[in-house]
Amino acid sequence: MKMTDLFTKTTKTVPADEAARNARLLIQAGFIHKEMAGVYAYLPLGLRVLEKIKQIVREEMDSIGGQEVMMTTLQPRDIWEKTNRWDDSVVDNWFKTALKNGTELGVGLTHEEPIVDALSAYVNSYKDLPVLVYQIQNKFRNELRAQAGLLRGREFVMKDMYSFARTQAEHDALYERIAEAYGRVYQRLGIGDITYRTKADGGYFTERFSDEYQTISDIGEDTVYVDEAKKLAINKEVYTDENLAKLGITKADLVEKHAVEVGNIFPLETKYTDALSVYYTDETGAQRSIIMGCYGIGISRLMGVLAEHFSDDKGLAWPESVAPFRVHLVRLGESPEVVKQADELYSSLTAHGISILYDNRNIRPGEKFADADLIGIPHRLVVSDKTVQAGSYEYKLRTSDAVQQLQSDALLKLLGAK
RNA sequence: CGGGGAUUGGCGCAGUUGGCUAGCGCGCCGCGUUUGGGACGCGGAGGCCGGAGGUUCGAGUCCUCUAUCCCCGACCA
Repeated sequence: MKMTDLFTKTTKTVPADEAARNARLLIQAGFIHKEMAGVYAYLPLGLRVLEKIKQIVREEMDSIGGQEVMMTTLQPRDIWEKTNRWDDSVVDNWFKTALKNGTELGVGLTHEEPIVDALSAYVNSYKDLPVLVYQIQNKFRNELRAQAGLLRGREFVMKDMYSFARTQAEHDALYERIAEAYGRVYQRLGIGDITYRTKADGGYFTERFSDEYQTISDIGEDTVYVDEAKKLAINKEVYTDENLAKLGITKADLVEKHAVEVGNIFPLETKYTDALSVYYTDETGAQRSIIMGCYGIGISRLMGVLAEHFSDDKGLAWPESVAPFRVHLVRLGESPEVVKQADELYSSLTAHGISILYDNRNIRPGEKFADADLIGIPHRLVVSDKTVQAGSYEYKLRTSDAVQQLQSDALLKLLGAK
């Protein structure tokens, strides 16, 4: 992508009404556009990051047998009444709307009810289970207060997965497999070291804990107690002597931290399947309840968390796995030789399957370097009169000050070109 | 929803006790000089001051209502 063609621009000043670091940086660098409080549009650079995150999640969910679907945003009232979640006094952050004829509709905030409702059409026998389905979709929640940029919005992107099992043992095995997949997702996103599986409240209908994935960050709304050696944490909401004993955690090993909930996995037992009368018939012909679990990952929230974490005083600094482009090519000067060499490098790397943001603008070097630092693409290349004379390219990592001169073949090798 | 702060060209801001054609910086357009860490000169374009109503000879400045945004809190199956 040539920067002269890019839809967005960077700005030196950021909107005064954004306080959260993630929103300030992402807006300044042209990744997102604020539509209203808690509602952000994704611009070309931001969308690339969002899609990279989605793809990692997708690959990990697929690897454990998840099947991707896409449920609807518009929701019928009746299935939510069956589980007693339609009433605003029960779930107060619904967005609701209506058909012209007055029929009330909900705007999807989660999808337990519709997925179970759909399941009833396809699952009758023990032979049809277990099932693992997921979707990546916009969710709408009428939060009283949106805050912290992408971390708490009213419209946001979420991956939600649902498991359906025949027995508790089968459910537990699935649950652990999914937990492992979650661990791999955070690892690949580069926040594995600061993201803890955290024991939290399982909800009023179960004695079990749920598991949250909490990324340590000062901006986090949650307070967790971390056992760094065991790589485990416990949410403040269930931080009691009784629970610590149950979990085999010693108070002395725990450190209090602020964290952002970047995922959660929940045992739902048979609450929703029973409420919607979806059962299966076992080998003996008996009707049995289906054990359900749900598993969320906040995709857009993760983008905010990554922006918070992978940034410095100059701007963003994306990890390779989610960077909008791999290489930021900076061309200094307009001389025919420089233009020729930069254009050729752009074509050559593109032909090798390496994604590049090419700064071909006719502006001063300082602005180009500042923009490169702000946008935060991992690898930076410079083509200038100097490099033309030297017959090499200048290479630098966003996260390092070391500058190297590289020949074309060494460069291709470094970038892992085929 | 309670408390606090805010709303003036695309962005960041200033506008004295109400007073003439609403300013500044950045950005934008044109010309020229520049070109390895956000250059400079000259010349331009762009706002009726969130919205509605009111007070007044006169309102960006005062009053009422209202919308929106930010922060703290409450809330967040």
